[in-house]
Amino acid sequence: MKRRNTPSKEAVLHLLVNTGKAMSRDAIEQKLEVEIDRATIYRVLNRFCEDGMVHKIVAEDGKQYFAVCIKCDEKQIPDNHFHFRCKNCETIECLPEAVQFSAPNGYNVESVNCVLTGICKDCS
Amino acid sequence: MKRRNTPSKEAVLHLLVNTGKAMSRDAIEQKLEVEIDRATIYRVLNRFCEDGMVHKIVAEDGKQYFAVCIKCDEKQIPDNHFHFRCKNCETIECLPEAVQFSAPNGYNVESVNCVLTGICKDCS
DNA sequence: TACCTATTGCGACTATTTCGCAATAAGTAA
DNA sequence: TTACTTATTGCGAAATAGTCGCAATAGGTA
Ligand SMILES: [Mn+2]
Ligand SMILES: [Mn+2]
Ligand SMILES: [Zn+2]
Ligand SMILES: [Zn+2]
Repeated sequence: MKRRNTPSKEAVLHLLVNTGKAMSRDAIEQKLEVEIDRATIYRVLNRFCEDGMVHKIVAEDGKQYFAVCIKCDEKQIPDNHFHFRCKNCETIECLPEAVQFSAPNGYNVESVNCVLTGICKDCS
Repeated sequence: MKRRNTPSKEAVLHLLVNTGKAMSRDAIEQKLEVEIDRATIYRVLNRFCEDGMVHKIVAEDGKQYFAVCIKCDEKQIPDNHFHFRCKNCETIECLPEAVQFSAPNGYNVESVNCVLTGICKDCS
């Protein structure tokens, strides 16, 4: 399955990069200037996740949020990092803090989903 | 709002205590011997949460799971603990490990939702 | 330019959770 | 026991999120 470049992909990726936060499909659809179908947005996002460009977080509201993976120099966000969800401004951001844990013997951890909820810096 | 004792409450609570794991509404409904309406189960569970007897976890599958709060002697489970979700047996259990984090300045954390996903001891 | 197939839009569909409302029943006091 | 208040329940509808099948479209390549 070779990936193709499409306006939809570009628009969604640019939006995620510009915003810098984790966004839900709903928020993405609202912020997009072009109109893209709901199912297409999900497919684009899931393909980004498969390709390792984006990661998915499930918050306490049960919704999926998507954020670009930043492994670059400036903001060094570790692989398994905490996320913060502000109840006021409804945004989710990646925190530059790694999740520390040691699963009990025999438990094989494949993925981590950690979300802290509260009021963010801007809203307090 | 004074709480009343009902067979539904008792059945759900006993099931959660006996199982010892975090259960979804679906799993609860299946394991229950008596038949209780879907909406009622949710209402019972949410009331338990309000009263601090049960805590709610949202897993990567976007579903809500409920587990009794064990602050007792034998298994000392800390307040903000990790949870482990087994992809194989579809169960979620509370891990006896506290979530360690330090939110950035200005961020006020009100609740924590941390789930590790993988294969549990019994399934590996 | 022609072809292959990845991608899209649309509608239908599933799943989870909540809500309104009337009926029921737990607790309390007479 | 009986009467009364209202917390709780069952039922159906509704809201929300995400997925899927299918035909149409369009990106990449030769
Ligand atoms: Mn992140
Ligand atoms: Mn727990
Ligand atoms: Zn905020
Ligand atoms: Zn297991």
